Amino acid sequence: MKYNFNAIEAKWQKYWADNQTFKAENQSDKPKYYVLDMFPYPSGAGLHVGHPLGYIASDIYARYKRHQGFNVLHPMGYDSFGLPAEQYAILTGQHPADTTRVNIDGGHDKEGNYIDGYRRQLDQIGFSFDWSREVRTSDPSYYKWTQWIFIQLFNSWYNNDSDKAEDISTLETIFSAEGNTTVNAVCDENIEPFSAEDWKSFSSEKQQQILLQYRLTYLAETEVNWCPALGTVLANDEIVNGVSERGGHPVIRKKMTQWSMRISAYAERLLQGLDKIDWTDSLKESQRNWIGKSVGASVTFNILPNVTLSAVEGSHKIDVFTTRPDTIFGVSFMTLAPEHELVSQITTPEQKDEVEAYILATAKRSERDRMADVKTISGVFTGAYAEHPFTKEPIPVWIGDYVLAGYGTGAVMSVPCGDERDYAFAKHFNIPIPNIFEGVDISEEAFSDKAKTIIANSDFLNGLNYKKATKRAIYELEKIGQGEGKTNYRLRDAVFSRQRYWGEPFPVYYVNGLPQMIAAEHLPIKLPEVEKYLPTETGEPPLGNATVWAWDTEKNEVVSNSLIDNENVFPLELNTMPGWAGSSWYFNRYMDANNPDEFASKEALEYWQDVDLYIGGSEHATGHLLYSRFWQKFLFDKGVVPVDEYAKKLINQGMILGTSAFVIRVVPGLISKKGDVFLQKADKLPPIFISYDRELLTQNDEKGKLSYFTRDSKSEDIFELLENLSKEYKDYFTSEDKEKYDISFNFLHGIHVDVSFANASDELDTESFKNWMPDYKNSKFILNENGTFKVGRDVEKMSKSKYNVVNPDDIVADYGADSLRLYEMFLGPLEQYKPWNTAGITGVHSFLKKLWKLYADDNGLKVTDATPTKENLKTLHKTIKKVQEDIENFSFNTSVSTFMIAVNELTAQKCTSKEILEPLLVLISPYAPHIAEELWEQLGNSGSISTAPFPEFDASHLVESSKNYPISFNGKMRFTMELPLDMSKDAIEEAVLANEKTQEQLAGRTPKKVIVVPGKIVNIVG
RNA sequence: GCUGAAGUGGUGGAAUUGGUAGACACGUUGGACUUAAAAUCCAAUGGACAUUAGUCCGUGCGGGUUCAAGUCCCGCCUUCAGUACCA
Repeated sequence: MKYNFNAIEAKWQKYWADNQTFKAENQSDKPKYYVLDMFPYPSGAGLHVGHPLGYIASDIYARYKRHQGFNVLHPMGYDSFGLPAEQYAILTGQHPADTTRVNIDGGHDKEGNYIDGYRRQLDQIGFSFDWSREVRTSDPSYYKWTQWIFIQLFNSWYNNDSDKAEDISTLETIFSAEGNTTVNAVCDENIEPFSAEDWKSFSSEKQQQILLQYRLTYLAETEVNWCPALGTVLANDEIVNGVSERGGHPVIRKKMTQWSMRISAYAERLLQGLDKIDWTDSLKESQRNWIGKSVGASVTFNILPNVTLSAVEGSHKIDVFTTRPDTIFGVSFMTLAPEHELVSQITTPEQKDEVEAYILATAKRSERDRMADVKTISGVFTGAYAEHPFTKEPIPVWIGDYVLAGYGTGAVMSVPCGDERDYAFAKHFNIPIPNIFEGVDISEEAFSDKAKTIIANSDFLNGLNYKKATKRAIYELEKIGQGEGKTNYRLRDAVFSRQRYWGEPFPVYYVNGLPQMIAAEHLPIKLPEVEKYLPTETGEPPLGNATVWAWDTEKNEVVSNSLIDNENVFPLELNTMPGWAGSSWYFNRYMDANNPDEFASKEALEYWQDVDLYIGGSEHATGHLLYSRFWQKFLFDKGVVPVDEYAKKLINQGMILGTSAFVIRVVPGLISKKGDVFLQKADKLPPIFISYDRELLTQNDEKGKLSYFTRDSKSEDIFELLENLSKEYKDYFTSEDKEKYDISFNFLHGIHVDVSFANASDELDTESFKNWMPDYKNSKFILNENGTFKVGRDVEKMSKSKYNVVNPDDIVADYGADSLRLYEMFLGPLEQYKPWNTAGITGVHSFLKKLWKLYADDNGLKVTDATPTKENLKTLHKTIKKVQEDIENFSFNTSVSTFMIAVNELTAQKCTSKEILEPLLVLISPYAPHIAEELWEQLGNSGSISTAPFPEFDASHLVESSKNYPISFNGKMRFTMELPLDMSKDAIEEAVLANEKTQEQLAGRTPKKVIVVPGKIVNIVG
């Protein structure tokens, strides 16, 4: 009986599918456990070996929990809306729904290429997913509920008093009873106050407009990140370094009417919630920074009337936010962002030219320039003065681009003695720097240490520390009506509209420009067919191309645009939802994925509650993982879901990097004596490559870019070879060339080659390489001293252009899924970034072969009913203990080595005992399920191993009677000594000192001290 | 700059509360088997010195605490990730 992994794996994958082994039930006497992976976007490129890493880890955990008697929910699905399918559609005209389906289910694309499909790729790795619960975000039966949630958000407002979302009808009730002055809501700024009578007298349209300012999703003209190349709006987290994350296109600011999500309403709860979930510290920290809470005060400064101003109203005020109200007496100037709306109103005629020039200059600088250039201090005096709220002294008002329009109020009170930036600004423009700190020297730099602050020269704040002074300052500000305590958040509301085709359509139509929700019973509103997936010629989103995209309010269905009469038939929304809409609630849908009537049934939600373990990449820290927490909290407020944090524990798996291989190409050339002029004629010769380990004295050109070598003893043979070659290729270098240039040299150039051409010893398969591309057909190779040709190695992200992508299909075909699973875990800690190197897989593969041999040889099964020996039991129980601890600590790499040790030991012990070998299979089955199932069956068990109970650890088998003590001298281990464990400290000391090796080490000296730690170590000092 | 993580053989990585550094693999070298290769098996493998016994040095760098430090403390350096003129 041989270990025929291909047959075994196919057999058991079929068994699991046929028997629905991993189907989870929504009712069970067992305790529940929910293991979730971040669902993938099904791209046309398919999976590479880096993708399944997290899935393997979660699968091991899910299988382990099944062995422990849990009812495990372990689902999988696809985040199948997205930009790549749309861009592919624009390029090829294929419907994104079709290409997406092929990418998942496999099949032929329009060009006739066969695409394997995600599903088959996942299946062959042997995951224990419950496929009956699969979701696809682009499926109407799924996005029906995404649209439903959107309607719920539209019909809700956030009540700060109850600190939760409430139905919009409660707000309308308040409005008609008391007006809006008593309402404590999260809403747009600058809403006009009105009374109950006012409300009742407003037209329906006016009422709708007002309500829109309170709804949790609302339509507003916002400044958005517009990407002209993609023809769409991007969220902040879709922009990296000022360019679009996808494609790297430039992004500009533009005003547009867009749907927004009032996530800012949940800022505090999103922050507080982090304390009760077990996510990694770095991820929580990212979210905290993103939310950006700062506690302080808002302070109002009045602008002093200036007789030279044309509009002398004297009513101009500057609102600022500060975290240091305690330093208010240190204010010596104020700074506004150049974009601040007050700038034009308060600037004096004398300063006008200068200010306008500065604003123009700032506007020209891109956001990027402004960010990159932190050192340069610039600003202009507006000529205006504000009045200090307490001292009534005039304070000059400046503008400066270090103040950002987008944060706080876009204006700051500048306290140069307490803030580095204010300090630098004051120094640069010779503004006074009053010192308001007791016993602190501020002649060189600002003092910003809150903890050591004692306020001075500050009237009623004198002698107070930071905490007390802050409290007092706020109290005094409130007393005079010029400020109050305030908490500021960096978190902005999220733009929710995208000008794309391949996303969820909004369930929204427009009456007189006002958005109306389509009633939930008419959902889903399906994506219309369009001729082209590009924006329309008039600049409307792709849905503007649809001809059947209007809502008939009588028939309650989507009808032809030609029927729009704005009485019964109205235009539908042309934007679609962003990528994060569908992924913000999918974990709830898995609980009851096929429910046509509800988002998920109450019973299912009550039973499964939340995700116990969530595994995915850390790149979603401030995107998906924040938005989904927001939606969950909202759904919790609405009573739809039973918990307000959906994932108890979250682990980020690290990325698997590719180990690229490259060859060094030698390009012969000529060089002038000064080394500044080169002549190369690479195309005249066949390509020449040199083994990577060939020792050469290389030099760099002036810029340090080109690496080359000239003739010396080490490169003599290379030059000879090239000269011989050049005889064959006559027009290599002409005699004229040789006159012009002085030195002949060889230029070295690294070229990535397909990783499959290089073996574990870094040797290149030169024949495969030659056949790889026509250009390399006649390649010549310069070998090393051992007569082999070696490639260089580099660790970098897997990408097609580096030819370092490894397809799991190939690994599964060559070594089997169990080997792939074990090897991915064996590579290193789950959360770490680590390089993939296919060569190393032979280690785990031969481990599986050894495991197999423990159970069966050429004559068949060799497991017996023999009574296990003490050693056998010790090995087994040691393994149970370690593996259990490892799984619970997500230290999967170390359990793989534990298995190797166990199998090595049992092989050495010639163990054939079923009592040992049967439980060993259960231990291994989460990691290598196929081989475990097969041997489990061979041992005479019927049914799947997947629900066999996890072996019980029995400590009694590990009890030792003696210990091999390390005996060290001054901390250095010299030899070991076997001593009974029940020996007393004194007896150990005596025995060790009596040992002749001890005397040898001491060489006559008397030990000063002997440290004996029973069961651990003996250390002799002296 | 700030926040978080990490620096251990030729490589991936072990080392649970301070207690035998380098487990387990890969690679390398030598050997067995084979006509040969692959596969498999055996042995060696941190570095230096030493015929052996053994000695010295070794966990990014410099200090410190301790009988004992990869692990704890202080001060640096480097790499990766996130974030940034956040008032």
